[in-house]
Amino acid sequence: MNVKILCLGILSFGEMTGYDIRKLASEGRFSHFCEAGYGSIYPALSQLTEAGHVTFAEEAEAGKPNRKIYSITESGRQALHLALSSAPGADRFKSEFLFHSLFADKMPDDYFRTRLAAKISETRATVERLKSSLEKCDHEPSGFALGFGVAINEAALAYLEQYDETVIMKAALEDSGFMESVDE
Amino acid sequence: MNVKILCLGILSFGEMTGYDIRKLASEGRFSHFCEAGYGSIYPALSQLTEAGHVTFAEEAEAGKPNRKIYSITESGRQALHLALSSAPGADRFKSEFLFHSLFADKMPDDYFRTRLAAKISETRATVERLKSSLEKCDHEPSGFALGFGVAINEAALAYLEQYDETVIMKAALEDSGFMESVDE
DNA sequence: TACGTCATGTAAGTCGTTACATGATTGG
DNA sequence: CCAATCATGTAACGACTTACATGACGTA
Repeated sequence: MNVKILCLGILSFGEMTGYDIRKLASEGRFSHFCEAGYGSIYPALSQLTEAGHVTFAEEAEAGKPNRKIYSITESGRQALHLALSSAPGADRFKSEFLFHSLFADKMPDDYFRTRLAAKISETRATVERLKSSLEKCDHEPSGFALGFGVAINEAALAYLEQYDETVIMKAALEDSGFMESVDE
Repeated sequence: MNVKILCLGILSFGEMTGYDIRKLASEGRFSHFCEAGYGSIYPALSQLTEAGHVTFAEEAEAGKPNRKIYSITESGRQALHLALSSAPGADRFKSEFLFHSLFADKMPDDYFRTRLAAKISETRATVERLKSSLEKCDHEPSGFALGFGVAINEAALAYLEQYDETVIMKAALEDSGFMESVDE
């Protein structure tokens, strides 16, 4: 799933600008399973235009760069279809957080607790975002994808929260141990 | 988390060959949150050697390429520590499957059902693999990371299976509708 | 005999990220 | 007035993938 196919896929839902595509892909309702920045979207759009898979209508506005509203062409739809007809590659999850967590025992005490707290609030925010997208969504397949995101992020959140409690308990036990010996 | 830091991290658990690192990173107990192939590991190891972050002991064996057993140096540990001391970047999930699922309604009927079935058995296998790794694991932080993997993959599996049932029901209803009109 | 595992590496190419460049408008 | 949003794009760089090259040993 390279950026070109991603653009084609997004444009198959309606015409829009490169700016809009990036928004959908990295903040919007597709952002939980893909990622693309300006630096890859704009060149992709140029190439797709050259190949005849998309066209654009230019809207000139004073002072601003010309707004280009892209739409997918028939040949673009065919290219998308072709890409969709071969089996999807494997899902990939990359987590620096989990990598860092591997060394929790070699880092200062509060290190992991801080990271964990951050990850929990981050995940909570993601769940909220996905749920509200899901509520607004009336397109069934998008709903399926959003539901998937909600399911795994809720599971992640539950796991992290449960772990957090055990960490807090351990810390409390240690603290009370210290208290007894340090308390004057 | 580039490949160099990944290598450093893995080597901090014990000395091993580039071949072993790749196994851990793309099939073993780290593979659910990172990924690295030979083509990135071997060059990374050379660079780390140049930088003095790792050393290797060479074992010559007739006919085979020399086996190089890498170990992390003190400077390597420092580099790892440094990398770990800044906040981890955001987790990233990339799913071609979810992207494809977006167009389920525009593809042939059995298309999505086939993909879904494949994804279910794939996820089931992942859950099994992670669980068995978890059982064998006696290193707490690794256990935490594995547990995370189990949690999200189990959630994904449950979601997919539940969805699968509704799809099957729909198909059955449609089939029986067809049956009545087609049955001679 | 053919495949899988062990084992290392390179070279070319693709792909994407980051930083830069520009600039108006709107809301706090 | 400052930050964010809208809006487009390029250039350099870095990172990773894919394919290639080599070869022994064990096992089905």
